[in-house]
Amino acid sequence: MSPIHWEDLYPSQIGWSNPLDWTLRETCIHDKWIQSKAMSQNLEKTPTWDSEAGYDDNNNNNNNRQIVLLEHLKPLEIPTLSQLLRTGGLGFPPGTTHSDVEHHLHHHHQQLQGRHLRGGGSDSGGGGGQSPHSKDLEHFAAAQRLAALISASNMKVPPITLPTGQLPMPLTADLLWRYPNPFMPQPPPSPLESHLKAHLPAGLGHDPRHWSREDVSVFMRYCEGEFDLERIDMDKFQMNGKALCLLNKMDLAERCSGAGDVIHNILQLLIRESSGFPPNSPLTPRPPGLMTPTSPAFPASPWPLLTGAVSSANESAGAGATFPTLSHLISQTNSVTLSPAPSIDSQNGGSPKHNEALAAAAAAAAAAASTGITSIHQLYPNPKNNLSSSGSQGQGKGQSHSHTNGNGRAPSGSSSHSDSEDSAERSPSAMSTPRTPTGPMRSPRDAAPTSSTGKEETPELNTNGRLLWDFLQQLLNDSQQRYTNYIAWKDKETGVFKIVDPAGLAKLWGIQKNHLSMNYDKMSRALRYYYRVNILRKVQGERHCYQFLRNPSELKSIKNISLLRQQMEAQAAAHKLASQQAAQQAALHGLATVEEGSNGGDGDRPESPLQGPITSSSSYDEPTDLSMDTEEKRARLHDRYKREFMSEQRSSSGSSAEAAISERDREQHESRFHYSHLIPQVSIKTENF
DNA sequence: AACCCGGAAGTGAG
DNA sequence: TCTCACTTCCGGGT
Repeated sequence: MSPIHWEDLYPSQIGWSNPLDWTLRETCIHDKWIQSKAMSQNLEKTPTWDSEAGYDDNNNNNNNRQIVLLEHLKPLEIPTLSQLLRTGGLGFPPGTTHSDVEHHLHHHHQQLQGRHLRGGGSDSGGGGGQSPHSKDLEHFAAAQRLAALISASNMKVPPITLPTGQLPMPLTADLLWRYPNPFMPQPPPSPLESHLKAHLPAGLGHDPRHWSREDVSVFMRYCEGEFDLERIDMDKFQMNGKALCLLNKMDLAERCSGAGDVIHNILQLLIRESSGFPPNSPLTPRPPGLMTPTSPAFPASPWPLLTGAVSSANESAGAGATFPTLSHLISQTNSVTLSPAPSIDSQNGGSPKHNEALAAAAAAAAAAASTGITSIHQLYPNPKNNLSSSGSQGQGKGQSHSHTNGNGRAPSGSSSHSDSEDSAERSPSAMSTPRTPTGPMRSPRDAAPTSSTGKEETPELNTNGRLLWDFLQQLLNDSQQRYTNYIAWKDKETGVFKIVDPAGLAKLWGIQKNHLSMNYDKMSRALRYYYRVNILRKVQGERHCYQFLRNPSELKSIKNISLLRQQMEAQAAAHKLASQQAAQQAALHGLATVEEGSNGGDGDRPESPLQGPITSSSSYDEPTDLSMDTEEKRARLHDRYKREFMSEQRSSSGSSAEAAISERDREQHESRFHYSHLIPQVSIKTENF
């Protein structure tokens, strides 16, 4: 086989870094490259790459395989290896086969095994330093990316799961990962490492991730002197060691331009030394979007709910809580303190330096990945940060905010807030004690710290994007509106949204649920199941338009849809009863020609003249208030339906609906959407009760 | 043909 | 074993 031109594999600017560590610039470059190379949107089965074991033809069960669904890869645009080979998109000569690629990937991987990666294993700098093995490293990185590409392009990726039971992961929304598979081989300790270890200021632990804020200051001062660095502005390093360690090179360079590289490398060494695995190994993964939010160009981030969280959280803590991937981080035990403590102003989103905010958020979120954070406040050091929503609008193709720990429900623990309405309602105090422990949380105990919101009596479901309605909400409420190509509000006030790209959205949903054969037909079936529980209704006459009938926080307070369904059925039954009684009454008041009492007993007559207007406008399709117990609710509903029906009888057909509506309005639960007074045209079953 | 609907059975996680 | 929230398939309607 002809030699493979590895240097052609990838834009050289990207360097050899772990794809998960790409800077935004690198990500953008990658995007462009992918777009230029992608030839088809049709995916086909190709071998999948295991950096340890080589290709694994469509075997989905190899947990050791590295699977990285690169954030920036548009799911439908990932070329298969075959396509790339066929088109020369990878720089392979014609005739290159899968096994050739495998061979070379292996070859380079083997070559790199055991080599000391000088200059910092996670260095994401763009092609700067040329280590002796930089070419190999480039090749290796390219191979890794290719492998990721291959994996991402065709695998039925399992739901996102956490590698450990303890570490909250910041990237759950954005990437599909598998573990373990550190990208880089483990280098032996270098003399520099030993030196560092020996010469750190007294009192500084060897693991920088355990440093306190003061330790960080000490360390920075130490570095200033020891390495003759230019003056470091300590205000920019008001953080603890966890946060510090999770700043990447660019983050550091932004904070202390000249010294960033040095600090970064030192930290990498220290971390590696003390943890036994590279700090940026997938064991402490971070999504690309988070890695270097300081890049000039905000990336087109296709799976950016986490990055969305980062940015939106800057706008408001509530918005931050919008994203489970982030919000679940803030509920963990340990704290990362980035200071000065932010005063996140709600919903305004106005703060000037979004770079820093993002960096801090990234660091904090990443820190949370390894340790956990107690408050979202602590995530954002500087309230003056501004997030203009990046140029990634509409480009974002992605999804997946969450570990889809199966399709099940989290037993407890509140969920993230996927809704901006929710966010808007959220008080600052609520922000500081986010009731959104999610992610790896498994037990009620884990979900505990939600006290001061006063909502603990109705613990919210940890839906976290695993449920379809939540998934849709999260896409819809993405603060940067990166999913508007898929789904968009038509009228947010009324909850009406349009699925812009049914197939694409279905695909996203399929990825989220690990049903890659998902299509709009199937997804819409799932949506239709929401009709009967009044979560959704179809907007009549408009294609792909639906309306949410319940606000997300309400939904999350619902124990399960089944309960909802039961209550809906109770409502329907009550309604039916009311209808029947009203019909009887009408008959009595009327010409009294009807003698068919037998009919009243179980008359289910959809064709009844009374039935039509009622079904379309009466309140039995109103969202159920689940705070009441079923019996009470049934009784109430019964009464109400009677009242409504009577008012209907008294009024003309036009105003009767309004009367019913206003009646209903008065009883609307406060947490509902503003639009809940609208008349949902729910296709709920009224018969056969 | 694409969308929409809802029944029925199946699935996989909890 | 059961429930739940879908997923899958389908026939029928618009």
